[in-house]
Amino acid sequence: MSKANPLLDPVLTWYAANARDLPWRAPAATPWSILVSEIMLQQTPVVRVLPVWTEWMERWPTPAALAAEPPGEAVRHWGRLGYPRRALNLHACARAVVERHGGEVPADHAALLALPGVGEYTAAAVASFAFQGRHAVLDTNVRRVLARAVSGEEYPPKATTAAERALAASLLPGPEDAPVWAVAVMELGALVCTARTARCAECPISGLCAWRLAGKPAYDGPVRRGQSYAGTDRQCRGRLLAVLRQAHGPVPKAALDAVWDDAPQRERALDGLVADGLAEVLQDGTYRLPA
DNA sequence: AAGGCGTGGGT
DNA sequence: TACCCAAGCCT
Repeated sequence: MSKANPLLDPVLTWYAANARDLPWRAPAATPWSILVSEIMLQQTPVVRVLPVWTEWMERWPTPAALAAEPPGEAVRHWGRLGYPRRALNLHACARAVVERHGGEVPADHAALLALPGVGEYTAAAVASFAFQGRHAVLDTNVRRVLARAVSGEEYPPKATTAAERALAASLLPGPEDAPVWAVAVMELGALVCTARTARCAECPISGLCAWRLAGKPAYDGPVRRGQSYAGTDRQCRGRLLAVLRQAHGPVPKAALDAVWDDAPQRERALDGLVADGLAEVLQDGTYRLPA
């Protein structure tokens, strides 16, 4: 039997007083609305997700509603959230939920994991937040909080390790508290124990934090690679897809040529979009979002 | 298993 | 100003 988690009470108390009032945490939130929020939030800040999520929930309140649309509509209403394959994943999720689960988002972790674009984190998050399941929810916030508070390191490793999973599992409270513990640690990481400058003065567990007690030693691992963006295929893909999103109908290739000068790179990026199912070429050589 | 995949606000 | 990085996933 493992020891009780000393972080549990202070973190839950802090959360009760400081949690943000986010719509996907409201009592009216459905498993579908929570799944949509989780996919939108992958690598994307809350403030940017909020308006898009609201529009999606009005337009597609159920998986069946989205499943009835062509995938291109999901991509169009994705707007500028970034990583638009997530829109395709959500559309495929909707169709899979209709076909395999009678239109209801499954509660089972393994069934969630089998959905497109749903990985270890998202499956645990949906099982926990939508169905009150007991799962270790290891996102970037939780990993950073545990790295600091327990391991005494400023940052967690680049990729999630078995040791991190074991640590998170060992801290998991009983079924009654597991879901609120998960969301509360995440919130602490998002609002207080932030990546750049931790707000230790506001932290409910600063007195227990191994990193702070060690004098907050600077990160001493391998240099984290800054992802360059200007001039990359990613930027080019973004430009091309923006043209397709804004047009309501097929676009002549000249309109795509106009937004990126480097022709070989442009062709490569366009082929990539088509290969990924984010764009379609018609017989007359025009392009559009997938029907 | 390292790298590709968008975007924009904060510092 | 240039980074940094934000509720990851997939190959």
